[in-house]
Amino acid sequence: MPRVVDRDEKRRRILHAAMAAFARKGIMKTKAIDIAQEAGVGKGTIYEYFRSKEEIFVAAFQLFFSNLNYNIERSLARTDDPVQKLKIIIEETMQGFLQDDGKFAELIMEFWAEGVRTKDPNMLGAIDLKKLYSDYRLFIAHVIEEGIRKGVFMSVDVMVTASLIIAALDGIGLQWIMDRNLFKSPVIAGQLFETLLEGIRKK
Amino acid sequence: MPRVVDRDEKRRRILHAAMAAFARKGIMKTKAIDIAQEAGVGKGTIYEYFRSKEEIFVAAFQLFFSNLNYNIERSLARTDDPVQKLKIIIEETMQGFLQDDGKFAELIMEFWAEGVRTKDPNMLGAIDLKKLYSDYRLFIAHVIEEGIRKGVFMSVDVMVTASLIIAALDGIGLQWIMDRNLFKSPVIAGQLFETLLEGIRKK
Amino acid sequence: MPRVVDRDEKRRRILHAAMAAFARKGIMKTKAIDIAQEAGVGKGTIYEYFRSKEEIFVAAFQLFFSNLNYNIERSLARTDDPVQKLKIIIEETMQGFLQDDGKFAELIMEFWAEGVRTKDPNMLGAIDLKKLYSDYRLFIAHVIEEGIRKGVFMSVDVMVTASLIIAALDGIGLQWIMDRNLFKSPVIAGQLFETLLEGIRKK
Amino acid sequence: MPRVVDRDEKRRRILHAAMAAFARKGIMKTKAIDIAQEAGVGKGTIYEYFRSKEEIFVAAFQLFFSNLNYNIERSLARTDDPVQKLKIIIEETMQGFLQDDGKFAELIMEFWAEGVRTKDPNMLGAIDLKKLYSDYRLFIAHVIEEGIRKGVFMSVDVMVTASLIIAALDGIGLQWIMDRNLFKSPVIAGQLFETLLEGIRKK
DNA sequence: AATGAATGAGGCTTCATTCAT
DNA sequence: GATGAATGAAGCCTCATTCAT
Repeated sequence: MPRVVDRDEKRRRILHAAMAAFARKGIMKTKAIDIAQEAGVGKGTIYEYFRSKEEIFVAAFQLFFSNLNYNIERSLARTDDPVQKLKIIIEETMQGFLQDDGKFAELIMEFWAEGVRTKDPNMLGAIDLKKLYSDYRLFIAHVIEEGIRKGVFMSVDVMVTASLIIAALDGIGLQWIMDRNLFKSPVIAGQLFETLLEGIRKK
Repeated sequence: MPRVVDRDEKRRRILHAAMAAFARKGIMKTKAIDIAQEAGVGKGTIYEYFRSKEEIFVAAFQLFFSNLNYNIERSLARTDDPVQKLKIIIEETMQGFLQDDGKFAELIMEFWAEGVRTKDPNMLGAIDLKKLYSDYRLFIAHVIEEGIRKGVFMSVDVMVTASLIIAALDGIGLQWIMDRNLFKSPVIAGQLFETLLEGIRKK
Repeated sequence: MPRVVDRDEKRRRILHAAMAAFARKGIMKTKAIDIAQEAGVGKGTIYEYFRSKEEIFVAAFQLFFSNLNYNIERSLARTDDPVQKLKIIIEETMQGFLQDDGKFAELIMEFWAEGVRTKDPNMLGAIDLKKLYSDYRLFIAHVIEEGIRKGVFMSVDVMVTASLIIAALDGIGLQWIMDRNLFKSPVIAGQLFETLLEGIRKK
Repeated sequence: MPRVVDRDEKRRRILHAAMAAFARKGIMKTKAIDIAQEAGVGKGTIYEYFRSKEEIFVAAFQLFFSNLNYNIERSLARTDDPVQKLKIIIEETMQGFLQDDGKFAELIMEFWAEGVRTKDPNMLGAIDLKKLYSDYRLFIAHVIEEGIRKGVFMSVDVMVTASLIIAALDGIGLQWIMDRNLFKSPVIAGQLFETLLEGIRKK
C-alpha cells in the first residue's frame, strides 16, 4: 500500500523535473540524463515510470493543461457575474504563464511548438492543441454570451471576441518570455482586462 | 567551364527549402536530408552553400525577420498619418503570418521556440529575438508617441501599449496556426485594429 | 546496483585494442568500429571511456612512451656503470620495439608519422615528439658524459653521439618492421652495442 | 605532338604538388583539393591525369625511390673503390633525406608508414617496401663483400652490416625530421661514415 | 582539355533505450 | 526497485570522385 504512494510521488517528481528541463532547454534538447539529474534519480529509473521520452512529454502536456483548467474552474466557482468571470479567466491564465518566474511560459512555448506540428493521429488523441484551444474558446465564448444575455456586454461576435482574448493572453505570455521586465504581472493583467473589456462592455 | 550555376539563387533555393521544412516538421526534427530532398539536391550539396545546419537556421531567421521589416518599412513610406501607420504595421505583420497558407506562422513559431532559449553569446549576435522584439516595440512606440503628439491618440503608456499591440498580433498568429478557419485575415485584421484603436484613440 | 565494471580496466582494454588496431591498420585508417570490434565492445561504448578518437590516440601515445620510459628507468636502477647503462638503454629500447612480435614497432611508426606533423599547440602539450626525443637524447648524453668523466669513454661530442645511438636504434626498429627475419633481437642488440661502443670506447 | 609533352609535364606538376602536400600534411590528411591548389589546377583536373588518390600515392612512391636509386647509381659510376662506394651511398642517401629542407624526409616517413602496413597483394606489386629495402640491403652487402674481397674491410657479416648501415641512415633521417637543428648534413654524414667504417675497416 | 558543382558513401559522435546486477 | 553500463540506430558533416559545361 505505501508503495503505491511512493511510485506516484516519484513519477510526479520525474515529471516535474522533465517539465523544468523542457522549459529550460527545450524538449528536443532535453536529454534523458538531464531529466534524471534534475529529478535526482538514475537514468534508468526514468524508464521504470515512463515508457519513453514521448510519454513524458505527453504527460507533461496533459498535466500542464489540466492544471490550468482546474485552476480556472475552481476560481470561477466563486462568482456568477460574467464580468468577474472574464476577469478570473484572464487572471488565472496570466497566472499560469507567470508563475515560477515564467518557467511555465517557456514550457507552454514548447507545447505550442511541439503541439502545432503534431499531425500524427495517434498523438492527436493525447495532445490535441487545436481541440484544447477550441474548447477554451468555446468556454470563453459562453461567458461572453452569458454577459450579452445579461446585458453587461455589447452584442459582439462571441467567437471572434473569445479568440481575441485568448490571442491577447497568449501574446502577452510570449512577450513576457522575451523580456521579463516588460511589465509586472498584476498591473498588466489589470490594464489588459480593462482594454479588452472596453471593447465589449456595454456603455 | 564547369557547370554554371547562379550560386546565390541556389543558396536561396536551399534556404527556402529549409524554411519550408522547418515550418512543416520543426527545426530540430528537420534533418539535413529533409532539406536536401525539399530543395531537390543531394545531401552534400547543402554543405556547398552552408557551413552547417545552424548556419541555415540563422540565415532563415534573419531572412524571415528582415523580410518582415522590409515589408513594413516599404509600406510605411506611403503615409504620415499615425493612425494609418498603425494600421499598416498591423496589416503587414498579419500578412507576414498569413501568407503562404500560414506556413510562415508555423515558421515564426519555430523561431520563437528556438530563439527564446538562445543564450549563447555567439548566437545572440545572429539571432537575438529579445532585441528584435525590443526594436519592434520601440518602433511602434514611436508611432504611438507621434500620434499622441499630433493629438490623434490618447496619452497612454506608449511602451505598454506597443507591447499589447505586438502581443495581440503574435497571439492572433498563434491562434491562426492552431485553427486556420478561425478568421479570415482581412476581417480580423480590421476588427483587431478597431479594437486596439478604440483603446487609445482620442474621443 | 547497476552492472559492475572496473572502469579503469575497461578503459585499458579499449586503449590496448586501439593500439593493436593502430599498429595493424594505421591510425587514420583505424575506424571507431575497428577499435570497438577489437575490444569486443559496442561502438558507443568507446565513447563512454574516451571523449573522441583523438583522445584515444593521445592516450595511446602517452602510454607507449611512458611505458618505454618506465622500463628503461627501472632497469637502469640496477647499475652505476656507464657502459652497462648504455647497454641497458639499448636493450630496453630494442625490447620496446620487438616485444609482441613487433606490434609495437609498427605502432611507434604510426606515432612518428602522426607526431612529426603535429604542430597544433593544443596537441603539442599532449604529444610532443620533438620534446620526447630531445629529452631522450639528453638522457643518453648524460650517460655518455658520465662515462667520459669516469674515463671509460673517449671524449666525443656527447649530443651527436647520443643522436647517433638513437638514430641507430630507431633505424634498426624500422628495418625490423620491414623484415622480421632480418635479425634476432639479442644477437643484433649485442652486435649493435659493440659497434656503437667501438666508436666511443676508450682504447 | 606538343600536347604529349604538355600532358607529361602537367602530370609531373600534379605529382610533385601531391608529394609536397603529402610531406606537409600526411597522406591521409591530404585532400584532393589540397593537391589541386598546390598544383594550381582545378580539382577535377587531377582525375584527368590520375585515376585516383591511390594512384597518385603509388606514383609518388615510385618516383621517390627510383630517383634515389638513379642518383646513387649515377654517382657510383665514378669509382671502383669500395670505401668510396660506401661513402657515396651514404652521402646520396642522406642527400635524399635532406634535400629541400627535409621535405623529403617527411615524405619518406609517410611512405614508411603507408608502405609498412600494405599487405594487399595488388598493392604490393606497386609499393613493396620490403622488397625495396631488401634490394637495397643486398646492394650494400655486395659493396661490402667487394671490400672484404679486396682486403679493405674486415670479414664482417655482410648482411647484418648492410642492415646496420641502412638502419643508421634511416634513423638519422628520422632524427633530422624531429629536429632540423640537430646536425648539419655534411658534418654528420662525415662523422657517420667514419663511425660506420670504423667498425668494419681493416686495421 | 579543364573545371568546379554535385553527390552519396562513409566516418564520428550522440543519445534513447535496454538490461545485468 | 534502482541504477548506470552498454549499445546501435541515426544524424551531421567530409571528401573522393563524377560529370555537365
